[in-house]
Amino acid sequence: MQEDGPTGRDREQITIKDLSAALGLSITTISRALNGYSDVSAKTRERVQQTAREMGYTPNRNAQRLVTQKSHSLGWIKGDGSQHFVDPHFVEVFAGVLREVKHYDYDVVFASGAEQEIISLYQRYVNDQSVDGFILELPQPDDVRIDYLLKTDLPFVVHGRESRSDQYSWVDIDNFGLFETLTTVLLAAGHKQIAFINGDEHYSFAVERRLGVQSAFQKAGLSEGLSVYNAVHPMVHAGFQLTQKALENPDITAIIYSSAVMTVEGRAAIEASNRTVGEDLEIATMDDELRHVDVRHLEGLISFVRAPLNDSGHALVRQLMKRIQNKGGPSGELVPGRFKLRPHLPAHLIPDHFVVE
Amino acid sequence: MQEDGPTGRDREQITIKDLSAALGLSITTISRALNGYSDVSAKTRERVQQTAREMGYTPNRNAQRLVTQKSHSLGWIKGDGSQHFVDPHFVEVFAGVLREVKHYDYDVVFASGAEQEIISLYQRYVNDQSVDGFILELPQPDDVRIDYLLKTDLPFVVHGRESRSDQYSWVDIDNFGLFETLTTVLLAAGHKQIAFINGDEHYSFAVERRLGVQSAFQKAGLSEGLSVYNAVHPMVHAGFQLTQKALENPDITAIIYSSAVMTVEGRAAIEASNRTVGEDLEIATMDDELRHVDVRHLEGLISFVRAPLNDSGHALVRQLMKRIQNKGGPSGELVPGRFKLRPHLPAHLIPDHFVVE
DNA sequence: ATAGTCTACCAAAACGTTTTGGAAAAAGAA
DNA sequence: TTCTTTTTCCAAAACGTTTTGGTAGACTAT
Repeated sequence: MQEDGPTGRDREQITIKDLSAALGLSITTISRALNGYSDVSAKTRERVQQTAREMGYTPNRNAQRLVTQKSHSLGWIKGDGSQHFVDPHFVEVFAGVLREVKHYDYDVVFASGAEQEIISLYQRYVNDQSVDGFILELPQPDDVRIDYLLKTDLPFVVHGRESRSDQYSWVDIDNFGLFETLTTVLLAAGHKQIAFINGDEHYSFAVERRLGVQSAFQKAGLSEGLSVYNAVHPMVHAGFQLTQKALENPDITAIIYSSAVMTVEGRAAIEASNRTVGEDLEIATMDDELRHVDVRHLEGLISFVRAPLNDSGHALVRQLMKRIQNKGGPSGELVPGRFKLRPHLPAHLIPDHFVVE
Repeated sequence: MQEDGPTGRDREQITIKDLSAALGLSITTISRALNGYSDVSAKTRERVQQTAREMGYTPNRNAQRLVTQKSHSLGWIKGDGSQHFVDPHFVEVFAGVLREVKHYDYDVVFASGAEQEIISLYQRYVNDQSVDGFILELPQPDDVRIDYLLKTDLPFVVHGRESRSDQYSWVDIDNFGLFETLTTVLLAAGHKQIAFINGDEHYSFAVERRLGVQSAFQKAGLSEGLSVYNAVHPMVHAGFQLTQKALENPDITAIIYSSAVMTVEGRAAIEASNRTVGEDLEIATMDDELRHVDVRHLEGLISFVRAPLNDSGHALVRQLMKRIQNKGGPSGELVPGRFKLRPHLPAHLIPDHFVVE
């Protein structure tokens, strides 16, 4: 009993059987006591939990998984191409997911694979019973992963939306509405030449944002005055370079940034130019509240529309768990955005369904 | 058999039993055929593998895990405080780990927790049999996680080193040596006032680098001429601000950067000043070959010491798997660094054990 | 006292694999 | 032919849980 395995490194696991022996109770009773069933008396439940703690008992997850046919794990699969794993925003969502998942006593298993094999990875992880459902992000228009997952009816949740968003659960912000509103405000404040420094339009969120900005121009009856700059993919200092490019047009009086990272970078470019933020240049930015991007100190100097990506991570887990636990059909969740405009801007133009700080 | 479960969403799993029935072979034989044992004839092995493929059989991982007492998973646990999940370098190592792990048919389970509970998380994941070993990163001097893991003898590998690096497996680069060499080269080229823009010295790697730089000064018999700037923790645009600060000293003729991210940011600050990179300002940088930091185009203009973090990810998995599979005691692996100096610099001063491109 | 209801417990089956210890059949050696 | 060896297969046990379908005893109502 005491002797080690052949390698001398085997760890003895304390099983439910050990508890059963120690307490003189059946395995069934131990199990039911530990899981809070009502057909075990309060006294014995106490006793069981007590000695379980003392003996350092932890139920073997794999045995649980096998018998319950639930893995208690979420899967997150990414392509391993160079365009993945580069976005600083991913990490924030990731952190949010990890935090929320604990409330459900779930784990997160992460994997990556070549673009062509990704589809089969989804397959495997579910057949395996390694995973009960998936988190997807950065959907592209008519995303092939979603094609596939819809066919097999695996539970999944998407961070963002594409064409078939009524058929699956998603979490998103109102990219179109937020940027349309932001632009409307700036136009109303009298700006005629606006630069929009956007993300990679390879992804749906960036397309939505551009459409929102354009819609504001349209509603204002303007057919020109907008210049759009796209970061080809998240690259350090794209914000700096795109801002420099934008400033080549001396008529620009306002810049809208699609991310706070690019705003911080762009500010350096502005300071290096002959323009001054908040005086002859109006700045507004999306703020995902990334932990390593400090923009709070810019309040008053520039305007914000905020929606913490960390919250999106939480929402993703909640939505996915609803699917996994079979509580209702696919549903979407719009993470609310909050506006924090500079005082002189016409905040009354912001529709009621948005929060104004 | 055909009917769905109560929710109508249950997925039928194809088990080894189904194969057994379909082929008229015992479960044992199926298992052994699939796992390539020699006591099953080539012909039946073929037959089994064939129909396994046809029927879309995937072994149930949890059953395998239960019986083999191996989870086939690596654990990676991070604190969920704000200082975590902010470093763009993390993602690169992560990507490397995910890629390498597939060669071993292992998965990665990721978790985060509050600082005080992290220790107990390690405990749980192993007791659980959720995980066979751990990856740690960014060790702090006398790291408490390592304290703990050494006491219980769980297999783990550390990215980086601290005081007890002889007692555990680690993967690292020669932070001290690389930065000492880089500095020596610059000093030999005649630079008398050098700025070193370093990471957060909260972490061991940054301390090592600073010590390396200082050692070069000492060996050159210089007691002054070095100014060190630390990024308090990875913050967007720290490189810009620290460079501005460094340039306040007009005597500075060379800057060493601890990361390419800060170099790219810093370059903007330099361009906005009256100095010119490569002419009156010599730049050298660490390059971790992050996918989203494009510095290749700067070759010739600045000098590099390169060590891809992606490779470190691979090495981490290899080292950890050695421990898990009980192949020898703890061992360290130094990922080699490569120098790529500007042509006019004295490359002959680089010790032989470093690669010169 | 008797039947009925609760309370507190338990034996055994099941989840889907791997592994152990054979054993029958075929092949080779005498 | 008979004995031995090799090849090819298999039944049963095991991994550590949860769940099903009980049962024995205490209490309640009549």
